[in-house]
Amino acid sequence: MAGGGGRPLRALNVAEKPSVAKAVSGILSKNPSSGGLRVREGRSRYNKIFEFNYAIQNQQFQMSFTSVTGHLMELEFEDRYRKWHSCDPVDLYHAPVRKHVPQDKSDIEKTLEEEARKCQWLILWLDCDREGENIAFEVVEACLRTNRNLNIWRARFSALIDREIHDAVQHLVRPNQLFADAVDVRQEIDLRIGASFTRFQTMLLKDAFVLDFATEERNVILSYGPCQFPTLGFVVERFWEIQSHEPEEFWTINCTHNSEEGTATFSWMRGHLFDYTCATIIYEMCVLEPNATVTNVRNQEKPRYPPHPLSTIELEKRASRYFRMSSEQTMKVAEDLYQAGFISYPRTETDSFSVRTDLHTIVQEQQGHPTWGSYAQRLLDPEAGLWRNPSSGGHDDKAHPPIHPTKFSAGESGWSQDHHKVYELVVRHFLACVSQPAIGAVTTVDIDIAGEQFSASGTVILAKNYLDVYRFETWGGSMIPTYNYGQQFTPTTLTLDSGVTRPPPLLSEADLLSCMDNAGIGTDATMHDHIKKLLDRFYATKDSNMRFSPTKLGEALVKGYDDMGYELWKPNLRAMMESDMKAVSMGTKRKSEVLDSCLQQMKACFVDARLNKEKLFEAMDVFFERSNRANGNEQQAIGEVVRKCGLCQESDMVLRKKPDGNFMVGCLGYPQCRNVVWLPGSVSEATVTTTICSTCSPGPVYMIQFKFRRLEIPPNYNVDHLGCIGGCDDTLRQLVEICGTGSRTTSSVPGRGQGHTSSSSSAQQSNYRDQGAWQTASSAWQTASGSHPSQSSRGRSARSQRAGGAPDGESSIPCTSCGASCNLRTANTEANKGRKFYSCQAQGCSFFVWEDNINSGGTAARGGGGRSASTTSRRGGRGRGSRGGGRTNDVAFVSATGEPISGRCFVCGEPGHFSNVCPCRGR
DNA sequence: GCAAGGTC
Repeated sequence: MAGGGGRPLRALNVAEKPSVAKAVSGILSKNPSSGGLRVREGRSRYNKIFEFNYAIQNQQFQMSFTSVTGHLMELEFEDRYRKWHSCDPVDLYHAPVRKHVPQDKSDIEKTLEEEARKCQWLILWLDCDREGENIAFEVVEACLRTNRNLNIWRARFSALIDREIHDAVQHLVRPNQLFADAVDVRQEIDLRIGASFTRFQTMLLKDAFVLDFATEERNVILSYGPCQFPTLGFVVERFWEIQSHEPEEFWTINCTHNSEEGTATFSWMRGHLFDYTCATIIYEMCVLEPNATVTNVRNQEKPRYPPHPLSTIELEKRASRYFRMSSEQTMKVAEDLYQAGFISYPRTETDSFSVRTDLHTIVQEQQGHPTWGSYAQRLLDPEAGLWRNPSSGGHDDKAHPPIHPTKFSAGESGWSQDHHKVYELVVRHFLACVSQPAIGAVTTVDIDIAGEQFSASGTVILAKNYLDVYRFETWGGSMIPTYNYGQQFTPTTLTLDSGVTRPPPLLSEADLLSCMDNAGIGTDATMHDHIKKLLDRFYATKDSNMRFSPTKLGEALVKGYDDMGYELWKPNLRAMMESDMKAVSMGTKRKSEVLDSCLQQMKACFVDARLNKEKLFEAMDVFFERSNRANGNEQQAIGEVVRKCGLCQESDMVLRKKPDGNFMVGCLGYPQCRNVVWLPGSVSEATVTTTICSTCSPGPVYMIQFKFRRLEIPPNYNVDHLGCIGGCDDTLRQLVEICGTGSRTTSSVPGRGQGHTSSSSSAQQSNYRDQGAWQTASSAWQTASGSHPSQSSRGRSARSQRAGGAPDGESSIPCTSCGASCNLRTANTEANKGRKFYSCQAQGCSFFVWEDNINSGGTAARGGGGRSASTTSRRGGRGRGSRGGGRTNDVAFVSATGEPISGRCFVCGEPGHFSNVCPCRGR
């Protein structure tokens, strides 16, 4: 490589950051022949220059080792295009761009120019990833300016350990232009898309609406970026999911048994059923034959493994979960600890340790800690048997090891609480990684009551092992009494309990990081920045539980683009760019080819978005008042008061006409209160009258004079109608069922409107409690329009099976819902005594059908097909009392055994002893 | 005044 001995050459070495320059210099200068490590100032106070002698392939070198701080250069538009009003934003798709060194990096650039002039070789020690390769070429450009004859080399290393570093410098390679090209592509696309959309939507919307969050001091920017927008998309999408959730009632049977040893709680193996009739039939059978028989007792040892070594994202997620610390704060603190030498480099994707890492030494350093020192000692004691080589999480960025402690500390005087917490997490996580898994004894007891299976389990920890040091995790601790196979007992309680399906929770910071990680949004070093940007831009807020909700602004922007049919707020665009970048770095696609095609597509998208800017206006109209500064004449009326809001009980509900012509009655307390009643889509005019509804309470509820579009309502309805939104108005309810509402229904992703239509969030549930009629109306409409595919297909399959004629007299038939087997059983209830029915044996399947309905082909077999029966019964008043086949609504049941069994009456829901008829008599 | 990516 070099030309043998002789006069020493001079080599300029450049690392990505000062700490690496120092660390590598330290390693390479350990040999006495280095002449020792000298350090001198460069022009930048942060980037020192280290000097020592070193031999590469037997050629002597005088080494100068300095650093940059990340990218030396930035991409920007040429001056003519820099000012926001200097050009049409669409011009930014082909405006000339240039790379330049920003002011705060010019001293580093000068150092490089000066040092390069004195050297023959340039050795690049940038991080071994695509960004590092790009920075390498930025360094090369600066150095070549003063020395065209430099011999340019790249050192490839993945960890700051002696062997690796010596190996890298002895086997230098050339820098990889393709890797750098991929980053150039990303930079240019990000800049052009980001700048064009940001300028466009900021200038379009900022002054057109009254943005109540805006303050004088702060210039409002409605930014768009290929990472920040998909991040916002995750937040909005979950929010919409919650809004559109339709609570569905389900039923489950629970059994408990008290013995001298304690209480066992058995859960039903079927889980829960949505079919009320089916659940009550089975429940009745259990109550009438309540003897439980133990059918299986299993004792198993189960390990619980410690976590993988710690990557950046895991550190952020766990700090958020354990300490409620934001990812941004976590990274700030971790950076401090890294700078002070207490932990390793905190930006790493790697979650497995190299075999060369000296794990024992790291543990040894922690032996003196007052809290976890004794655990570290046990780990090192071979007789304790606690040590276990860490697992591999399967990720390796080839640049940095997993985050681990690098220096012992029992706490420094300058540390904040957060410093203590993050250091403790890093240390405990590391100690946990090199520990044996916890071992638990899991006991599972299965019982049979009247042919139904129930199961209870308990876990006792046999050996805590890593859990001793990893105080953030807990496990087990539930005991159950001893049971033997074949043992029989009478349950202490046997209850039929109802529940309601819940919407998913808002996204936590850990959830959001996972979404971004899975979709490839951002890098481990930037994810927390994108999250923070959402907060800075007023696109999202974080509540006291560290969960994210979109703001009106965030939701409006996403809704606007969604209404245009663009998925700009979804991660697909970034994923596409990422795969193109990969192709460029592999050499399978040319840089110019990817740039041209991507920018062409994005430009077309931009032009189209601008043509459809009305969609953005409409979306903003839902949430904001128009400003007088622009389009003042389009400002909407506040609306007339219809009634006091029954949900927040503070603000008024007012009638409003949306820009798309549809009507709604919404709470003025929005966004704190999101109560809204959507009116039929066929309304052409609506005016609040002074007439007060005589039936709805709490009043006054002012009636509304409606005019409907003739062609959009059935012939037997009048176009003029004096209606009430309080819940008493059947005509209005029927028209909602028939015509739908003015809320969004076409998109696959439910928007704010649809969420309200389908009565979802907990807030709306309480709303509908005093507007019961609306709940019935909207759920019926949802069902009629087939919003539950599983439901309608189940119904269809059940009917077709019956039409084909099930064989008569057999004791089992195939389940038309899930395909498993349905056994013939006999009802024991007073009302249906002796009547036979088939019920599916599969766990979780609620299919059930009366035998006589199969034989007759009668329509009453709607009880089969699961959910449709429960939907029907709910319409008839919360399902209670309208039982199988519609035959009975007159009596409850009587226990045939005479045993005093506790439970809840399946008709009225009251607890009681069912040796007697329930006092409600089934009504 | 705009992006995302480095890092101080």
